[in-house]
Amino acid sequence: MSKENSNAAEDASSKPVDFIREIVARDVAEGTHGGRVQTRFPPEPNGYLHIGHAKSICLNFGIAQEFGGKCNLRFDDTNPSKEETEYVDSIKDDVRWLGFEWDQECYASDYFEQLYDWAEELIKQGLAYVDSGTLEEIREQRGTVNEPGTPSQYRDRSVEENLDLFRRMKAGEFPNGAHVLRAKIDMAAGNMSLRDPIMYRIMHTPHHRTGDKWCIYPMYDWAHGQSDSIEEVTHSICTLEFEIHRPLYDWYIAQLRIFPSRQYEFARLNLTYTVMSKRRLLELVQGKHVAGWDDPRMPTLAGIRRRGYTPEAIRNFCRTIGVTKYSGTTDLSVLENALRDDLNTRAERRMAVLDPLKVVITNYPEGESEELDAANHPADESFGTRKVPFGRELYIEREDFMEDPPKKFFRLGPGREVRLRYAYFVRCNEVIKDADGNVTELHCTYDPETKGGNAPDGRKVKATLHWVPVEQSIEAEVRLYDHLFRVENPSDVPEGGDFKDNLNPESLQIIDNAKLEPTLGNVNPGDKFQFERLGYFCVDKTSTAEKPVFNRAVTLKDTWQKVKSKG
RNA sequence: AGCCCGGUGGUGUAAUGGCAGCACAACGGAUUUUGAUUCCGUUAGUCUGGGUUCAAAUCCCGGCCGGGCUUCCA
Repeated sequence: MSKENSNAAEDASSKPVDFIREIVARDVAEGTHGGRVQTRFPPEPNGYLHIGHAKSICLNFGIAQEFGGKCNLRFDDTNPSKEETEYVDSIKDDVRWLGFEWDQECYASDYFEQLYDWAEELIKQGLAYVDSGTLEEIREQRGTVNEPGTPSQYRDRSVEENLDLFRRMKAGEFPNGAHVLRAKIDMAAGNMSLRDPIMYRIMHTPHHRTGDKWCIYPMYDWAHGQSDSIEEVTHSICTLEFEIHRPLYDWYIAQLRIFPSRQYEFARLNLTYTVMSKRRLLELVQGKHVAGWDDPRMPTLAGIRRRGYTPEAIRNFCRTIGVTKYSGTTDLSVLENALRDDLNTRAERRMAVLDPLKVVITNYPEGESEELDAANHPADESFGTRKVPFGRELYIEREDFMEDPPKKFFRLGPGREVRLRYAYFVRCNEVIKDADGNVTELHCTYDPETKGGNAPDGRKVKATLHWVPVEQSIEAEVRLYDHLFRVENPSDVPEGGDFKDNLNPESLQIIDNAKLEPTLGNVNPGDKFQFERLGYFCVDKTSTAEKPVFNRAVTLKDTWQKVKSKG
């Protein structure tokens, strides 16, 4: 259960500017396109959206919102061999979940007819030709980054022949690979994308939206800019790797004399301990290294959502990282911190014991119990309180007891007194062990005077422990997640290595018998709580009333872990 | 190597010719019925060499380093 409220950090008053927003602001001020702002988010439906896309979504939709413009959702579906409807559905879900609504839902495939007509126009202008060379020939003739390419032998075909061939390509008269349509630009250009780029290839593959109407499909460069232009996109925002394509983007628009969309590029998001490429994410899914696209360890929006991340946290994260042209790598802790920040103010507190150690309160009357008041949020009374049953037998976290505690350990030990959260002070009198010497049970006494957690005589304790009653607690499965990769840069592998070699074998730890306070018995998938002293947890989609399942979204900051590891 | 783009504390960013600021991380302290939160403080930066200027992170030139491009992918 988390409280709905608007996050102050999202107020426009703290609106940061980046170089793209500066450009947009300037264009609006100068009245370019009548001050109209039109952006678009253009995913290819061949995979799930990830946190990197969130950066682009926040930028494109955010700019439209801030400048009174519109943002389209456009599927760049020009390669039917890799694209599926499953992906368009998940993409729409993810964009909406992030909190954005598009103006128009567009598909590059809706423009195939227009694109085809424009291609004929270019042919008629002598600016495009059909190349009948093989894939290998074309590749060889392209040259390298050092050497200019050489013109294809088909480069000077007549307009009539080109038109005839192109029409027959469209009509399905040729097999895959027999011909391509190329723009006639400059085979010696320093910019490789200008060396007579391919506009169409023959692909006898049904398309998820156009069926088998087409057997020629446009390439990215030919489809993308023209789609922008058709939608009268004013600011076409994409990532840095397309920067070198910009001259081609401009060239097509200039030759066609169509709406002059402009392209701007920013650095894509890189996160430590994370891989972001769709190819690699697909590999993780298909290789069953994770349980699917929405595995909570995945950086996909679906995974992150299932993990327990909120749209607000992700939007705040995107605001924090900014937008630049520098390709850096953001610490994963920045993302995690954004979640803590958000959930700290909104998540109700509960108690759960993950690794139970039984405690018997020897001076508490047998067979009795009572209900104690616990605050749902320590800093916000409006969250109210709940009752937590207390009795003679309890569970505490095994980690909260040490038989021979070091000086910096504040928690329970033989002869020590600590507070049980919202309950009483208890003192440990006896440590029960099994034959192997493992601690199986603690015998403690409680001080009835300290009910609620304060001592009338003013004495202090150094620690407050969370706990649950043995009798009334419920059992649950709790999944603890750690980084999917054990190194900051998973792609950094030695010669012959694979990024999967860097997978963290301990990225998922399943606890199937965690003990939860009884109020946690009635929850719904997606509900989020802070388990006090442990972290933020989210009810998984597989959770049932009989067997609740919680995912740990993120731990709390843990100073003790730091102290402990430093020795 | 050729072309394009970048380089500000450990990391991500702000300063757009005029006091180098913010966030995360780290470290120290205060408060605390979560070793959480909150609050205060500390450490730490303009890649490098030259030039222009009263004044350069910012403008110019060279170097160094990093990213991208050499798919009938997007």
